[in-house]
Amino acid sequence: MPEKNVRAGRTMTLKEIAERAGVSIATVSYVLNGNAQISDETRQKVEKIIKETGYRSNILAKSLRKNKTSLVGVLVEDVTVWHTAYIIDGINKLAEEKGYHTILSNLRLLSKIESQFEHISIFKDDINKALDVLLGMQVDGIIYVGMHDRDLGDVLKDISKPVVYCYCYTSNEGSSVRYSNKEPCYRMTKIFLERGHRDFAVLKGNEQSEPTHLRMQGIEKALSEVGIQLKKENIIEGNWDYHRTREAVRPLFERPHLPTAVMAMNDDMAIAVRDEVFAHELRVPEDISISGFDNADITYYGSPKIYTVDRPLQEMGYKAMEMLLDKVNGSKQEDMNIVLPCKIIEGTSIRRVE
Amino acid sequence: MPEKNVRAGRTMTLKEIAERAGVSIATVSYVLNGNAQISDETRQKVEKIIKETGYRSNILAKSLRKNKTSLVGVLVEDVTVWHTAYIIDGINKLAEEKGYHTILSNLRLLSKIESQFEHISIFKDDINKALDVLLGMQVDGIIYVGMHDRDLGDVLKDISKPVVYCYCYTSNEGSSVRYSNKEPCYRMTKIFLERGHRDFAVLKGNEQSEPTHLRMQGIEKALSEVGIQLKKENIIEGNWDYHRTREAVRPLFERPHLPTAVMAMNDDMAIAVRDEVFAHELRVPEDISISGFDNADITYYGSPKIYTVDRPLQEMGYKAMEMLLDKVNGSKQEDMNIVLPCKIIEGTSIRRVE
DNA sequence: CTGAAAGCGCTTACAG
DNA sequence: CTGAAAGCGCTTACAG
Repeated sequence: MPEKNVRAGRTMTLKEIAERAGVSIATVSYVLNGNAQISDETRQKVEKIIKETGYRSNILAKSLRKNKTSLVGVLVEDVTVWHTAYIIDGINKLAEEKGYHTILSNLRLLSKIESQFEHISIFKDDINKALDVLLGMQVDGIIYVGMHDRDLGDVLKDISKPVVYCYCYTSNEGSSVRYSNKEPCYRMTKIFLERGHRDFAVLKGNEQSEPTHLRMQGIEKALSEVGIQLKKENIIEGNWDYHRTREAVRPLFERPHLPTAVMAMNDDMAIAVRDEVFAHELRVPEDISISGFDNADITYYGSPKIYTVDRPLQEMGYKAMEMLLDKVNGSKQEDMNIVLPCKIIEGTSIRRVE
Repeated sequence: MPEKNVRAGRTMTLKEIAERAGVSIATVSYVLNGNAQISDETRQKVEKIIKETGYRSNILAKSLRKNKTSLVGVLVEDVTVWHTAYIIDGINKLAEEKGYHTILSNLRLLSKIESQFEHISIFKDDINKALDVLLGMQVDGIIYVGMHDRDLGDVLKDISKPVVYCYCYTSNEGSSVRYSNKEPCYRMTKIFLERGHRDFAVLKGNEQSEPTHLRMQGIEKALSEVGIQLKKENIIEGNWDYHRTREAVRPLFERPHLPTAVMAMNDDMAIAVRDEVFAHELRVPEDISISGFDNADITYYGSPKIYTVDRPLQEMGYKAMEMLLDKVNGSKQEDMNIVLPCKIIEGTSIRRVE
């Protein structure tokens, strides 16, 4: 049982253990770390005291002395953005395997942008404050987790520790881990093509988003291979949003000819199309076939199950941590920009066309 | 511009700043902390060097010396469980206001339980490892974030630092912050009653879950006030799950009489009921009125919009941090068990019955 | 096998 | 106004 003074909030030190055991602090340290020959008798005496007192060594002091913290800074733009938690989980997974720990710095960008601040300057200030803490805590390296996949430029420049960007990247120096946008869209389009679809509409994310363009490239590549060119009026801006998309696709149903295939660049928009099809008393996939992107929970509800794309979020965090530790431990110093593949999740929302 | 040696990975120390400025390290420390009278000339000389070198003070050394870290340990059972990120965000919000920082320890319980380990022992081991790190890092206190709302017993006993439980609690010593289950269900039931509903069915979560029982109490309280008793066959186990619920409610539609009100204890089950109603070519709310719980994203899609209950997740984190800091700073030492109120989110899924 | 001592990078009385 | 020195809790050559 831990003793009274421990429970009361006092913290044991090596010195006190040494006194109680009647040995030097060096000896206690050796017992604790097992890096010296210690007689069984002494060891047991010390171990007994350690157990009795519930002693835990002061990592601050240890790290200061050893000049090594086994601490990684995780700087996230917003922890509430859904993918962030999974990336953190991947980071933690490898951290646990390797005996590292994470200090989390949450920029809380989402709510700050909403609060109408001039977010550019706030952003830089916040990042610098976060870096002061992370680097001041002597982290061995930093993983930066973006809320959108985009080029961050030089926000983290002049840092003397290794940095890996995750769910974003930089055109300056720094490694990154992202997922593939173009390739799964190419494959998804091929699925439609193989099932005989020739008349496509696409629901785009917003214009400034890089994934919007990458996903479009994948779709267009597959289509151009069979000589199809998307019609202008079949490229519809849905802004990633359910309600916006329902309105945006409504005019489709006034047309004499409906496209047979609607590819939405995320699941919210895919579900919106499905609901709008239902609202017009048509069926999915019989009248219109649909695909999404993100493998969001909503695709598991309702019917038909929407074809979608699963992003390797946890793996991205794991890989980012792996790359960071490679840099920390000096084995690989060059920057790498990794793009992990996505997985197509099958559904029942794409029919075969005669 | 930071100099070459800084960018190369070397870390500046007070001593080096002092040498470059031709003053003592004490003086540099005073300039940095602004806690002594320093001549303008000296101050400017030192500040110039600090800026030039991009010096950041070593928080490890500082904390060790001052015996104060301004660091809070956040021990979460699983960061990927949806509410966790919002609670962390609330913690970070107050941390930012008060100049505290968080070290995140993620037990990753979800995936470990799935891997079929004997999770009781693993769990205790993992918690102890996490505590070694958190307490070893000399955190000022710990916030424990549960993945389910339940009694944790003595998992964190014999800790010499303040602890606040969030989204869970303990029957032993320790403060907690939770949300109200019973009260919003009571109010939701009243909404049905005020609109003339008298024939209720309830979709329950699983039997071992405390919120299941608390939510049921709220419903039954409101019903009993008007002399209604739920029929056994109208209490349906949906296990919190969409697909399970669709199957579980199917027999309802064979009955001569459908209940007019179906209260689901979460949104997944509410949506499942809605979809099953549609599958039977009936309408919501005309044929059946529905309510959910959780204010999940899915309730914003499709139609009608489901009445639901919003839990104060971010506020819970904020409040937990507030209570922890009160303990840390010695103002309030007694344990408190706080239950924050929920908000009813109106929808269009409850009709008025004649 | 064990201990005295230096030192990690800071802060803070204290002296001048 | 400024500096020399002690000390926070550890680790690690080094000596014996």
